[in-house]
Amino acid sequence: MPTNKTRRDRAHEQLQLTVDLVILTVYGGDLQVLIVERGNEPFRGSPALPGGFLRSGEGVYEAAVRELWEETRLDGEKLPLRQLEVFGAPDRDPRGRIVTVPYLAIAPNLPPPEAGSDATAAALRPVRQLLTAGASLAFDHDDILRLALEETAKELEHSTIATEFCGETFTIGELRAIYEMVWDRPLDPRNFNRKVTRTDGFLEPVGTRASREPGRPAMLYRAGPAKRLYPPILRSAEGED
Amino acid sequence: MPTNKTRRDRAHEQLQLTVDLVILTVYGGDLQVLIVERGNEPFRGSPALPGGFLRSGEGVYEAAVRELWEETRLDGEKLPLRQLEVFGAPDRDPRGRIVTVPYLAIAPNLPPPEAGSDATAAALRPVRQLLTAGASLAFDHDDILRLALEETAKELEHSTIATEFCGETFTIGELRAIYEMVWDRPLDPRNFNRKVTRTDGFLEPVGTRASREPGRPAMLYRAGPAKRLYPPILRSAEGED
DNA sequence: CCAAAAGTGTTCCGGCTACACCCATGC
DNA sequence: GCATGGGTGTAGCCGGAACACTTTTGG
Repeated sequence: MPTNKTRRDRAHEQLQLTVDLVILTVYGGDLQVLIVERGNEPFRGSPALPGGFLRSGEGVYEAAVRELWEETRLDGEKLPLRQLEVFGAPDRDPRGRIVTVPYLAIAPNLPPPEAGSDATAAALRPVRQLLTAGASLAFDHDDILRLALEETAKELEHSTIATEFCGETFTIGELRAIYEMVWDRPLDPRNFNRKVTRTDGFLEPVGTRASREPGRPAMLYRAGPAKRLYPPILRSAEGED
Repeated sequence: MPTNKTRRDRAHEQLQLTVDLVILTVYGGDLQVLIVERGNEPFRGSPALPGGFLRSGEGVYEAAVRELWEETRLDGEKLPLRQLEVFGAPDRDPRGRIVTVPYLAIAPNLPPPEAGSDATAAALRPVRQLLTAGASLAFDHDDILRLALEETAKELEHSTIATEFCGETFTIGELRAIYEMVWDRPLDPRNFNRKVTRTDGFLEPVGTRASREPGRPAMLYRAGPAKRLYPPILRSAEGED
């Protein structure tokens, strides 16, 4: 670029940065995402991802942690809060030049928020239904949600984030349900069982057993120390790439 | 935190956005990255990644394309220009609040730039050497470079970007050299050969043969239509994760 | 002829798939 | 007993690792 200025006499328009959060959880046997109703223009009244502007002196990551805390009272430092691709098309926000940094958060057993707690009403919405029902969220939040879901699906193959959907302890059946929901395909329970138990550091047996419905009670596990899965657990072919 | 405002009466400091480019290429049998010498404070005279501020009304991606063009005369629309994680720590730039969006570009046979073309001197520098020689680049560009390299290594497993390092046609040996440089480990030529030729859409034979050094001349290939590799070509275990 | 790189064949092994089969519970 | 989910065993297939071996060039 021009050599002499690099300074700011070139019009650097007033630009603002937001973070948006895709908070995924499992509730009622469905994969859900936290959606708020916008209280202000633009898109007032439309559903949208929770998020907000960066504050003065605040890091991007810190802003995401703060927003997560405000929305869910969850501590972002302890969750896998993963940054996604920035969305920065010049016309994505009618208010002006606003670039957003989306973050993906995975919450174990997030309780559905009480309505009216904030100026904006928050609720859990089933992800699949939201995405198949055509465009529905404000701004480019549909794209962000789609990206987040694909990112989650990829992560399930190589990392242990699936356990973050679960509580302190869980059964392999519950873990498998996570995979099936995110990948949107059924898995063989027998093979899945061996796959996850054979992977070192993925699961630690707790010994206890859970008895609920009919059927043999399952063994309980806790998340192990491993963060990466080797070998990976791959979705076989047929890409929703 | 406070519930009621969400408006902008809260101080949204003047914030600026830059894009930085990690332009990788192979030259002289080494993996190289394009490095410029900073012409202005801060870090005047230090090596850094090329990059610059967003212009008015310019999308983030468009800014990356523009910077790539300015630095290399390469058309970013035709290269895999991949966005990396945003770096937005509040103190990363002494000039003020500047958040950067790094992009990864892969260039085939990029010629080393002539010195003094711009106010900033640009040159190719060997990546490995740069990274092992401790911190060396301005700002947090060391971290960005490291991230870009790991991203490239991951991409080699699942996508066909390796062919972007090569010219129009290339031999399997040349392609293997790319993998070996980025993964920093030797591969078995025989197995590699079969792996890449068995993957549909990865390579298209050109029929011609290249004769150079001693040894049987290799067949020439062109990049095929496939963008994703299935099955993937995995680095076996031992992570530089 | 020799060195060197390209490419093929073959063997071994481990993971994935599919499915038969047994286990323990609620009803 | 029967339905239901949990868990083990096993056979076949396929891909990767390792390596013997042939091919085709430059010297």
